[in-house]
Amino acid sequence: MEKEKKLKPPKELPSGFEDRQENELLIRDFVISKIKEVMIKYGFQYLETPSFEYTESIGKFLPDKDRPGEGVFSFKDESKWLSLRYDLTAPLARYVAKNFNEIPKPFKRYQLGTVWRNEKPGPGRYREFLQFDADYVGTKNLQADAELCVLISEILEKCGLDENDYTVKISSRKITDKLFEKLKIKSKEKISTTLRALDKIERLGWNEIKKILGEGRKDKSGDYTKGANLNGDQIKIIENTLNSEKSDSEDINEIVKLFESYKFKNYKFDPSVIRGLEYYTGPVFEVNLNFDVKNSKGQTIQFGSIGGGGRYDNLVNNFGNLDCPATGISIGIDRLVFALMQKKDFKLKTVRPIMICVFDKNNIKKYVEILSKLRSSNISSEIYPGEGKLKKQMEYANKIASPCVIFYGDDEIKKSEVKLRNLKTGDESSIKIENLVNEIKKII
RNA sequence: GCACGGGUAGCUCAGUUGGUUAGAGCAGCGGUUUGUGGAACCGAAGGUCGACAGUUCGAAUCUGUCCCCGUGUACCA
Repeated sequence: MEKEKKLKPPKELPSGFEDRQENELLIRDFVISKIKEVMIKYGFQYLETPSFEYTESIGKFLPDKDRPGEGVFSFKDESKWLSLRYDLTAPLARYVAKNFNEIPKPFKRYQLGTVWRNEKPGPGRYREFLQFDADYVGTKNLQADAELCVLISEILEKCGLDENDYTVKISSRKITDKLFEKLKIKSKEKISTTLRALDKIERLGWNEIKKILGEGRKDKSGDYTKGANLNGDQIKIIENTLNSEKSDSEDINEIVKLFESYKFKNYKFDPSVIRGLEYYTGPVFEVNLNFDVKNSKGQTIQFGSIGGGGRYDNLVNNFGNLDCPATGISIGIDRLVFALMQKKDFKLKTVRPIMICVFDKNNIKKYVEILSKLRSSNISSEIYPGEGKLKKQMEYANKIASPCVIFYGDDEIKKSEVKLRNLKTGDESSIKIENLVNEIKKII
């Protein structure tokens, strides 16, 4: 007996993977429907690419080239390595390269798809999650970049966020490029460490960042981060750059002008926005929420951004000699849903079935008559699907949050009426069968 | 990866300086005379106390190793 128990498969899930229940899925569906609405309005094409790609097709262009392949779920098929995609941008670049002659240029596409990352999960971070991507491929026009920010903002507001709930932050890789020129820093290592430090400024504050730019920093959990070893003058220059309210970068200035044309205001220039290290070539964007997000224990957690993107003019070129500038933005749908669930005023109406009680199995024919009436009026309904006494049936109805139950026993059948019990109020009334649909519509 | 905190019933947790048969609440199941849920009462059931090894007459409790979860940190396409 005990040995048998050990043989049972685990009911736990692999780390970083989650079951998702109706409540969350309905909000997700809602979000997706809003995304599609907006994307159609902005004239984007819908695309789907497979979950798996050849590892080289994504791995070769991993931004962190020190650790190729790490962070990706892979397996060997025959002689080739396959990997689950870790984002939707690399597959897009591959798609564009593959279909370069057929697709219009510029090419505007959006995609919704699950992506997988083989890394340590954290609060609001899973190893499998749904991502939304919108990209402009084949244009250097910064109107594309501007429109991406406008569009993401429209999506968020359609999903129920207001302008105080989020901010679109923009910067440009050109700003940091110029900064390193000024600082006379050429070492790749120093550049990465510095960029990573800047990326953390909002979370840790300038005082902590200074330590990382210098020798290093020990955080409160006792972990030590090695610093970039910059000198005081260099740090001072960085501080000045970060404190500049206005950008001296042409691309940002142009985007800001475009924002004015679009009457888009909910953005902020923030030179500490970094995003990926080796991937972006121009403007970068990041969308942050301005309200606290809590975990299941009620603790406020470091939630991070719910979306971001930027210009990546060299990515498609990696697949061949294709001069193909591009820019894109993405939203982590599940994180957005997670955040929406915590907004008090956010409620989605859910539909639960009306239940017809079973008094006598021999009367099923009668029950189905009622059921068909309801279903043909598009009313969610069911005959009690289990077995057992009325009490048990009522408990079930209560548990599934059925709005009301129908009693159609011998007494009612004789009088050709039904008894309707409203489960929220407990009210009970007898009504003629021909009035049933109308009465029910009043309740639901 | 690193640091800290945790792993006891399906869930949330209690378990005193090591001591006999490991507890509670909630959920689940059965019942309170069978055509009425969300309230109440009664009853039974449910655990290799994360795993392995060690110390001990005796370990949920102490020690070591490992696994898993949480939070922070690092990395983040």
